[in-house]
Amino acid sequence: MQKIKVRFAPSPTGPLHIGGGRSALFNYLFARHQGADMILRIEDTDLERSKREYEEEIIRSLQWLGIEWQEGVDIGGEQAPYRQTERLETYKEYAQGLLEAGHAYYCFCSEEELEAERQELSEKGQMPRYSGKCRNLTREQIEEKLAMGIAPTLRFMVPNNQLYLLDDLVRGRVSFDSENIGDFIIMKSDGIPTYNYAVVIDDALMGVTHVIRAEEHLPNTPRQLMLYEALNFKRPEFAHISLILGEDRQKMSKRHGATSIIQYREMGYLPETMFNFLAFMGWSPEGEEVMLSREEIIKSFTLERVSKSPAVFDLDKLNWLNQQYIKKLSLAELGTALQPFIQGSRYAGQAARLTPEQVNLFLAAVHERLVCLADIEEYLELFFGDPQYEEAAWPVLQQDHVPVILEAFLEVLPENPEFDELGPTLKTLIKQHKLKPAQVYMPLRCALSGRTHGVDLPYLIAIWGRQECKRRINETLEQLKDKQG
RNA sequence: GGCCCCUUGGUCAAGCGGUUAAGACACCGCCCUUUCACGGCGGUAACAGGGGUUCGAGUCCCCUAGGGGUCACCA
Repeated sequence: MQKIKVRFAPSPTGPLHIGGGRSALFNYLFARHQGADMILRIEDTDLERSKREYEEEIIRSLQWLGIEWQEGVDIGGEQAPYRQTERLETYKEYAQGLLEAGHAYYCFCSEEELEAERQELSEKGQMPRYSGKCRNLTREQIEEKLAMGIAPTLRFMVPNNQLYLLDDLVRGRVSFDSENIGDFIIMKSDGIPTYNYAVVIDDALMGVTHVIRAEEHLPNTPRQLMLYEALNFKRPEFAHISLILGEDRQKMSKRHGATSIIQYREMGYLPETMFNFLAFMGWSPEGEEVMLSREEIIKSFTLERVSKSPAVFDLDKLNWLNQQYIKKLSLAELGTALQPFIQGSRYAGQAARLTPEQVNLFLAAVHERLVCLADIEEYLELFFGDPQYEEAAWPVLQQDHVPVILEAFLEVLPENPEFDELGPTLKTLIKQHKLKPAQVYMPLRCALSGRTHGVDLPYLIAIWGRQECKRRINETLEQLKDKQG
């Protein structure tokens, strides 16, 4: 029995997208569940668009998600190299074999010719499909064109009238008729292999047993099946997972806003959140749990439970999940996770001056309120920025009892108030003045922060201390005077 | 347009011939409460349509409709 092996093979033409991340994740989950290996291969045969920096960014994204592999570009392995542009000799070799065996032929058609041909066909309402014009060139004709310096492409000779059956692990039986497929290029005129050809060579040589990839590749599969057959390679199992759609039910793309894994990292979604969220797009475990740890997901992941229908990316749900994961963090962990966000803030300096106790108060104040880590900015502003007065704050402040209560508050407030004592202090104040809680808390909140909502008051007061509270109240009083005068 | 795939609430989804058709997000209401958030309780809401097969169909088959993917010297 051959050892099970999967791979994730991105093209470094951009950052890792949500969809790519999910494909990588499913491969990883499948492999880990089976105790199998995974390969990370880079398909950089699009010389124009491929960039090394994207490759690096993709790797960082995968690592951030917590996906690991046993062979790949960055770590090598038995079948190295794992970057397709470094495997050109191999593709050439097998292409030569295909040529000699009569499975492939030289094509000298120019791009312009092909374009015109496609144009013509589509105008006639037919589907664009290569005519096979160069199929039967004689040896002399070929020699002649070659001598003229025309760089040929190599086309695969698609068998006539063949039915290709695929027993897809998630879709079930799918069939394709070769009549609908034109001879396709396997080697471009610059000697670079095309995707359909290179994947087959690599997957076969690298011992990939299960190809788990997005459904958009399904129409490519018959071509690859033909190649496996012609090359005499054992074909792997295929599992085509459904697409992730934007809210408009179209394939996710840039215009759907944040679509790369990196962007979600930058917005402050936790890797655990993304791992959990992505795993649950198109897959579900047997129980009713919606929050599972990495290990739990690995343990229950099977292709049988992968859904056939596409899933719409639901930001609300992602947000909810992230908030849940943030709540599960300890204060110390939250502090660590928040570090880069705080450091990048304009209030970084002020945050750095907090005592350890104040830091803990700050973290406790925001812990259950953060949806993503980047939200910390608004709380930094609340604590360290100048008061931002909301319109709704004025009616609250203009109540008759407000000046009295503000003064009374400052009177009972010690120089360095203890967080634990602030609750009782405020309660006493309420009692002494025979007011309702809201009659004290709200004006206080508005006078101190200018806002009608925010974190619990004791956190603000404890971190600010009496001096700052006094300063803020005075400023508010000032503004109030201006407003009335 | 050809080929291929998909179709349970607004969204993710459980269900694999017999269920009062789960659960989660969102939404609404109530409770907790100094605001907001958190939390608790409850509620609205779905088998695309039509034919079969079957004692019985969300579950199996066919058709229709709708949605999506793909048709490059991109992957």
